[in-house]
Amino acid sequence: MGITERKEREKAEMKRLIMDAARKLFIEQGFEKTSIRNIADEIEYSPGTIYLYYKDKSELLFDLHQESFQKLIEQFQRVLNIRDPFERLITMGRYYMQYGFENPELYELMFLMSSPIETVECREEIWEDGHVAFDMLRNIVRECIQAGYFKIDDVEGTSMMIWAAVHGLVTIHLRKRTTMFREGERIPRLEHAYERFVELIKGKI
Amino acid sequence: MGITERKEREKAEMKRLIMDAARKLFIEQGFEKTSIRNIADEIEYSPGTIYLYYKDKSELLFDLHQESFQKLIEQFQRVLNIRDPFERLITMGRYYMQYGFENPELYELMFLMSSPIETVECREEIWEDGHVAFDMLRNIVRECIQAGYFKIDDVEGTSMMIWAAVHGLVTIHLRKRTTMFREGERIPRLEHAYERFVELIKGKI
DNA sequence: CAAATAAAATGAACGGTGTTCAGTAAAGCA
DNA sequence: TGCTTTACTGAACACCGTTCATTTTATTTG
Repeated sequence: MGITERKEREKAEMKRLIMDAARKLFIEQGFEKTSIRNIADEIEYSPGTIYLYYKDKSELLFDLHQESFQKLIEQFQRVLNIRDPFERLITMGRYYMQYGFENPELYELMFLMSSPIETVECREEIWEDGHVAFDMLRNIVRECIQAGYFKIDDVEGTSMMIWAAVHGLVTIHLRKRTTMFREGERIPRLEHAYERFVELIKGKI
Repeated sequence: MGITERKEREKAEMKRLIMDAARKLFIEQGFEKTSIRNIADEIEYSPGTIYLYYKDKSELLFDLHQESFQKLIEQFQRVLNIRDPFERLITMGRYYMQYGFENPELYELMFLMSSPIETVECREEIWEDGHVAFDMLRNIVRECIQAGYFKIDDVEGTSMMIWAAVHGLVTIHLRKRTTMFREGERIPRLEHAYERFVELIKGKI
């Protein structure tokens, strides 16, 4: 009965075809501005066909959401070979910001979009990879505390605070709230602010 | 010729009537979910009428945007009587977060929404009040440096970094990325993270 | 192989959106 | 009173996400 297997394979291929087109358009012109009809045009199928493979538009987002967190986790793994936990922490922060600046539309739906959660909040799996990523931060902070880099033993609060700082910097850029800086100087300014933050947690400020 | 004056007054009153309805609905159900027809229903006029007073939907946002920054600046002014610049700074941060938590929809359009800027980016006035608010932060940071609270003389970078930290905390909450915490514990956790940040810039971490 | 069945794809239709504009009603003026 | 200006209306346009009766294509059965 190789036929049902082929069917399944074809179904998966079709989903991937749709997903690839959707990702391309979402990244190009954003989620809101991408219509089901656009995606249908891109793959040269009718709009109705997409609904045979994805429940609705938010399920497309859900899948891309998962994929994007996997990609961030991959970035974080590049850091694991760094011995010194503090060095590892600040490099992780740099990679986080880099990810946000280089993949604005993915960052958007991971951390900035309100719709995906509200529409598919019943699906708890949506945050599984998010928790994996945050756990990586927590573990490094814990190591930093154990190694004596932070005097206060508060993994949770410190992790949160560090995340908020880099997330804030990325968000300010992605939402274009940097009108006080000249164009082209904006990302450097934010990276400079991150350096200030690093100095801060080094205790040098 | 009191008649033209009355006309102008009536025009202003009508704009306020529309704005009041729009603000109410935006706060209640968000900008995206509020339609021009909703606003028209609320004030018992036809949809077309609204376009006689506001160019388009984004201009409604523009006006509310201005109003919201005024409100934030008012909050910041409550802080000016605090003598110690460092105490003033951390209280300002607390007021900022409080504003975000208490006025999620206003914060949304001030700092999180991408549409208002893209649609009316030609209007430079849109950030005037934003710059006033940021200048207030800059000035306090400058005072903190002068008073010896910060060793590094970098008003711009330090201000940016501090804004990013509190903005990050507010944004994490508003976009509901706090699934790692139990409901009802979320804001306290973020406030706790802010306290960690305060300890940090006090040099105690 | 042909007919019957099952699966896949279609595209018109529904109710929604922001926005425009010809037409109507009211107000101001001579 | 008649004329002009202003205010307002609501139908119409082009889009949106989504559904579903219908048609096309593929597979199974006789």
